[in-house]
Amino acid sequence: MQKYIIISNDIRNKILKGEYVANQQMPFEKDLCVHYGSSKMTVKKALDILVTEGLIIKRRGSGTFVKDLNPEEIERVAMANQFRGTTALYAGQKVVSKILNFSVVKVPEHAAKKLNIAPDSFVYDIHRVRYVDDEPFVMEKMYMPIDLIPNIKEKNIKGSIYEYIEKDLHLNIQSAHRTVSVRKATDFEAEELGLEKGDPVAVAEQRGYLDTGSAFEFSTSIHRYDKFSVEIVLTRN
Amino acid sequence: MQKYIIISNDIRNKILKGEYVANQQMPFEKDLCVHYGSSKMTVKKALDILVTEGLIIKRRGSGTFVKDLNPEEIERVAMANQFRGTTALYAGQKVVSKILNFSVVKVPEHAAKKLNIAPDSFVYDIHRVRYVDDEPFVMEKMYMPIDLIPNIKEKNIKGSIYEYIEKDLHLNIQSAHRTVSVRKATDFEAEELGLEKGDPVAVAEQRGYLDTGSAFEFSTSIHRYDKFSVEIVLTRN
DNA sequence: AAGTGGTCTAGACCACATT
DNA sequence: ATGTGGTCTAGACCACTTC
Repeated sequence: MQKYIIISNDIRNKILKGEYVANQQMPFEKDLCVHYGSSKMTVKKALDILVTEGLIIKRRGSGTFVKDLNPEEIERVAMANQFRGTTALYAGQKVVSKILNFSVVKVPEHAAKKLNIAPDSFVYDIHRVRYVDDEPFVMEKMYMPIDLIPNIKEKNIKGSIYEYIEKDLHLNIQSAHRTVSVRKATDFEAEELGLEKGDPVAVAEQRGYLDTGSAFEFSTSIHRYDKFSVEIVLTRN
Repeated sequence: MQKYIIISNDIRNKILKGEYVANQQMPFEKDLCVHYGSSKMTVKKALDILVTEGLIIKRRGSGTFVKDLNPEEIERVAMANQFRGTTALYAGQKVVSKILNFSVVKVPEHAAKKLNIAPDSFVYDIHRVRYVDDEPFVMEKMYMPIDLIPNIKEKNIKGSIYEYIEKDLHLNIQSAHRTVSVRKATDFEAEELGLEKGDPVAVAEQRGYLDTGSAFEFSTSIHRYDKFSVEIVLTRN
């Protein structure tokens, strides 16, 4: 494990445990260098991670301070920065899927563009409704190139596809680009998600990338409006 | 201007201009060091900015590659990483505000918590509907501590408050935490935004922070569902 | 074996805030 | 004037990929 990860984890824990509290001034970088036995650049890198996460603030000439957040917000922010699949997000709760379709098809034109693959490629076409603790939660329509993610079985899509990709195929998921918008549910969506006709839904269109740079997933998720929210930290520079 | 900013801007431009295209391998860090006359750490920092923005991918042992995005997506991603107010976002279009309320009040309890100020503090209470090119777009309810952001005049809230804070007060906006959720419009919201009763709206709850670490803004924005989307780049590590 | 990006250091100098 | 964090360097060593 890298030193800067160890340091930033350690400091994040101290904030989460309340050892450093909101608005409190933290030790100077110089002192942290001594304490962790590392150079200035390494400590700086560790602290910058926490700045990006939105937990602390640095002021040149003055020092470093815990951000003005209450304990609850601190916890949420610390969570929001991790990128996980739905199954991991609702760890501890029962996540099951109802499969509406699972087949291999020639890639639809719009998906070929998003996945940047040849128009005569084949992809898995996965359509499922996911339930958390027996409540319908989200309807997912997902395309994955069969060349990149081979051998998907029904049992994988009943559970976590991300887990299959990482644990079984030993591929590394690197990042995702997601666009969230809002519209009215279609009648079919309303029925599957237990909503009234015309109720709001949140639509998340997502492309997932492996660490090889290839797009491995293009998906559109329709979320129940009452069970959806995203947390975003915006930073200047 | 710092060297790593210059370098990352230069490379971003080359990607935007199509000088480096999707999936193309970029020059090695070693060569970029020579080209820009800088050290490895500096070039790495410049490239890491583009990684966070979602434009490029690095693979240890192999090299650095432009991400698998079409030109349109590249442009959107490059834009999405900047944090601006509404007025700046719709630069070039006519942005005006209809003021529903503009007063100074004792801070409501829930806002005092979010802003982390004393419960007997006073805040500006700003309620306005913003129009882009004469179409209603978003309804904003905003609280700002009068001690932090003094002297707001009606002409400021008709235009851009962010601009007033930065240009006139010479304060630095550092970051914002935003939570986006979805619900049905109230009758009043529907009327003001030109929607039907019960139509979907996107609700963005936002806290803005100055570089001093103080929260200067707590706001709730109600967006028309057909004119709202957010772009998010998620990264592992 | 050679070459890539990743981490880390020790020290220099700079920009900024406080005293 | 002092001390903070910010940038930058030159060079070392490591982890990984490719040949």
